[in-house]
Amino acid sequence: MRNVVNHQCNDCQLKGCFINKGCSPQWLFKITEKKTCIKYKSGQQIIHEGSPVFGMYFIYSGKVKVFTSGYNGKEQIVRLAKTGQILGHRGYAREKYPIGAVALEDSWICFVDNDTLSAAFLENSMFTYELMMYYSDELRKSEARNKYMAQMTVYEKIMFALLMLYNHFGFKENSNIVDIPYSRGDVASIAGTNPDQVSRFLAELKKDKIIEVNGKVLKLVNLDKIRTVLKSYVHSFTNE
Amino acid sequence: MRNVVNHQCNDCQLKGCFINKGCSPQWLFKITEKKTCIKYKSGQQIIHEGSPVFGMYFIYSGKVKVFTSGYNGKEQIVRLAKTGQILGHRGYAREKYPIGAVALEDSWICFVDNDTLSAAFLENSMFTYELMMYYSDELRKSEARNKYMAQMTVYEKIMFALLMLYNHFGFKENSNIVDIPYSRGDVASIAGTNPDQVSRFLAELKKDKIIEVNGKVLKLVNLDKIRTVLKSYVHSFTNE
DNA sequence: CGTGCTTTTGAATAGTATCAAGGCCGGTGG
DNA sequence: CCACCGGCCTTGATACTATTCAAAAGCACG
Repeated sequence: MRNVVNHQCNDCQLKGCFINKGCSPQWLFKITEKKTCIKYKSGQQIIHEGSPVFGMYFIYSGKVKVFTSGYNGKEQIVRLAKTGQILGHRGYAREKYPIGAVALEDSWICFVDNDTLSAAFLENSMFTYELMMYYSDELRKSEARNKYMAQMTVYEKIMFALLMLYNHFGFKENSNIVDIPYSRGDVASIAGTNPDQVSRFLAELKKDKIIEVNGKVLKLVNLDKIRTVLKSYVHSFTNE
Repeated sequence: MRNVVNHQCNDCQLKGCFINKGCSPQWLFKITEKKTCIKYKSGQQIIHEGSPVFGMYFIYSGKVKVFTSGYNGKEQIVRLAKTGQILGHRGYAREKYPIGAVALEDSWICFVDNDTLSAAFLENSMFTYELMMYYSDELRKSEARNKYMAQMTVYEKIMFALLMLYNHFGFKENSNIVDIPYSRGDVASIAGTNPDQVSRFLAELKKDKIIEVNGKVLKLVNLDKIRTVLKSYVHSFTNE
């Protein structure tokens, strides 16, 4: 079957994967045995918000958006993830997933169940450690974003959303081009506003020579300007 | 010296402390040897934003606010912490602390240095695991708060800030009274607005019979109403 | 009993969301 | 091939919400 193939963790090429980085050879073998790898088509739902937690997902290849729904079901994008990163880690050892996840392009996802995970955690301290450090970093970023949401203007929040798209996906070799099919609505649910406003401020950003928009192609021509604005929100260091 | 006393981790009464929960007896002994416990007076700075990271802090007793400074140094409260919780964990294995921390009342804080910590992580998998789960939970809360910041009105954000004060500190046995010296400015830097607005909306919340304010005493009389509003922002479960 | 701080409140202003109309574009079916 | 449909995008007008500024009142503390 083409859509379900178990990639061997033992000779996995992904350098970023936490399984690979933290587990002993015999555990790589065990996990390979236990896990399932599934191909999701672009637009397909990987995790359903509120569904029971069975385990954790590791992105073997592809791009994914992670979101929660808020007031009146309004979508808020929590995070963008790609090859080598993980999904559903907020749910581990809890009842239900607090987030939903959708593939943004055709993606291969490896799934490992709860029991296998908790056994792996106890016997591979580096695995747990690596994951702990990942959480720590995500927490720092999330809290920084919190501050942005609280203090930035919409114009700035949209700058930030574009940078987030650019950092997580995008950029065809030094071209500053965001290489992902995005919509005004997607940008809006990162920035915490609505598509109308995004459209308005994209026009303004264009006028201010910070971005270029040619049809579907978005190019961040003045990345420095964007980063300078963001820096004015942090004390003495850069993040995100 | 009265302000520096090493509490023995081996017979520590705190049930919430991660050291206690996750470390072996001999490691409890080692950590007791290595750590320093310092008494901070109310208002005293425990961690300076942007200063180099030397280790992690464990709150033996007391209440602490954790914040970052944003645009024009505007303070944003990231988190409130109390007895049994930790500080400076966002900085571990990084260059500089992304946050500052100030004691809100007289507090005893245990400090453990980086080297001791990383050795403890490798040899006490439960310690690492417990801490990982803590990060995971903090991450989930932070991301939920992110959504609140993006979608709530100021009136609602202030409700949320009051609930946060109430949950983390406060409440004299079922009285619904927030038991912490807070200022309009503190509430503002949780909610992401300014003291003026807080004052305005506190008056409104009072008019709407949701809170009572008698001098310095704040009482949340209609806690259900507050929780109902918050619930309309989450999909299928409650958090925070 | 000042002095300096926080709090309250009003008025002006700025910023944002909402609504509605029209344009653009790609896909579908005649 | 062309007409039509439905989606997303753009843009203006309007209403609403939030911030800022300023002035005055309250309060804590020496």
